[in-house]
Amino acid sequence: MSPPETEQEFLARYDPSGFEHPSVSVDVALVTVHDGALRTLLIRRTEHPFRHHYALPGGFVRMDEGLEQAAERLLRDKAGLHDVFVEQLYTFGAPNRDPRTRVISVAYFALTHIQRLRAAAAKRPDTVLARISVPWEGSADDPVTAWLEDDELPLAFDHGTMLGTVVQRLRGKLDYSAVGFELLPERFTLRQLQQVHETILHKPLNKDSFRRRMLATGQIEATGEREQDTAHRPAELYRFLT
Amino acid sequence: MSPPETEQEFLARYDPSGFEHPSVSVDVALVTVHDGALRTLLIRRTEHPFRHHYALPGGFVRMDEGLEQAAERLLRDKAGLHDVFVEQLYTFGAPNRDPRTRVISVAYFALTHIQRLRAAAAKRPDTVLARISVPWEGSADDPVTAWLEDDELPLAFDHGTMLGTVVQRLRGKLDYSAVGFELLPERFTLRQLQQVHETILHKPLNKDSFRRRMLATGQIEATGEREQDTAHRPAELYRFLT
DNA sequence: AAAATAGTGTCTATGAGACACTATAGT
DNA sequence: ACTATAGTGTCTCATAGACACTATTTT
Repeated sequence: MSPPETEQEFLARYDPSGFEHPSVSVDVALVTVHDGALRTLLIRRTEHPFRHHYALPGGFVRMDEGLEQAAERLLRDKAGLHDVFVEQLYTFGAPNRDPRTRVISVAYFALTHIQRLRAAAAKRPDTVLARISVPWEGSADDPVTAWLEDDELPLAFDHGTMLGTVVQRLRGKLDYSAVGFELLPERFTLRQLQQVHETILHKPLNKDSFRRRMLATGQIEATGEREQDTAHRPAELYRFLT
Repeated sequence: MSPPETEQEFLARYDPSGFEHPSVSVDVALVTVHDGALRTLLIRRTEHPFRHHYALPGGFVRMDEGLEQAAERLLRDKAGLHDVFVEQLYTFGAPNRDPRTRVISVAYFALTHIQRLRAAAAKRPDTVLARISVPWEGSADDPVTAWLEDDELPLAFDHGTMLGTVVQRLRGKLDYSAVGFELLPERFTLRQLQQVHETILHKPLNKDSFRRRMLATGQIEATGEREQDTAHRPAELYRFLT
């Protein structure tokens, strides 16, 4: 009987091509809140499949990069953005979700404020900043729809479902995490923060207790500065800590 | 200039082997709570890599099955269990997490009660039912350790991190979801349910308000039956609704 | 002055924790 | 009778909502 194989010997002998592999992609839902609606950056596809449909920025994972790293690369290459909040969302792997071949997609979501997202979308002619419409109440797992003014944009692949999952995740994390602050510029008023929360949760919130709750978290700090050019009393600007 | 290609023509021409693909596996953390500790089913590896280490039940995703479907197949084949609660956990894709080749693992977690898990482990000589020890407080993203009596079991790959992520997920979902009930048999006492919660959260809970809170959810129903063979007043047995 | 929103103080309703008490099984 | 845990009633405290009121800006 031959001596037992060492791990080095085993690895040298290992051949990963023995069976068929799926493709793995990363798609990034780049989302913000503005003017009472969730908005996301979509790319108009010029190639099959789903030609002339709209897709999240995405691409295949390279063999030598991590998943979050791939998400950040795609944000840079396809949306021209860096240093934004990124978090893994869910992995979508239905066998027929891509008509080309088996593609498993690890979806991420990224958050910024409207100014950065608008600037990013304006630089690329093939991108649009679409409004997300949420056609369900509660916590269904159904897809959302994307709109540009009054036109519905057809979404490629299962990207409507991915965006629906983002909405659910944002609603779930709003209370106990800092996602609300990621959707606003560095300095913001409490009213702006409340509008972000109200838009995500899709319900009005009590002004007084919202204010109390936010200040009680210790996560924000008054800057002493005030809003400019308001048609009424200017609110104090706050800053998110850490 | 040639006429534009149709989607059918494009798909017929599409060749997925144009670039290197990673492998995709599914690993399932099969977890229960018993006797004041989280427990999980681990498989002792007899092959490289990580020979003689302990691993979650796992395997490669087949080209024609969905991800959750793969998780259920692995639970059946490697643990002999079917019809258990299964939910996607997180996707782990560090380029070097598997020494053989690039393997992206979609991790799931599954929940049952101790009796089913003990029976499943007893049937397979290569499995153990390990106790999980959580060496951090709060919500760190660090790995946990696995123990059999007083012996620490070395964990394969990043499976200690996966189990740590399960602990965090359970802690997060306990309050607003039904995961607590999935860890108990069909009929259970409120004391048992409280012990499950206390074990997951790793802190004592107030008996009175726990009882009130659970009954107020409307998710459980008194059966009229009572515990048997107790050395004290027997508690009423409750049942989880839907 | 009028309009509009910012920001504060106080009352009330609700839910959790604390605690005392009663109930019911085995030994 | 004793012990141990089940289960109930009540008080208190913390927090959210409701509401009234004052403050500060532009027009």
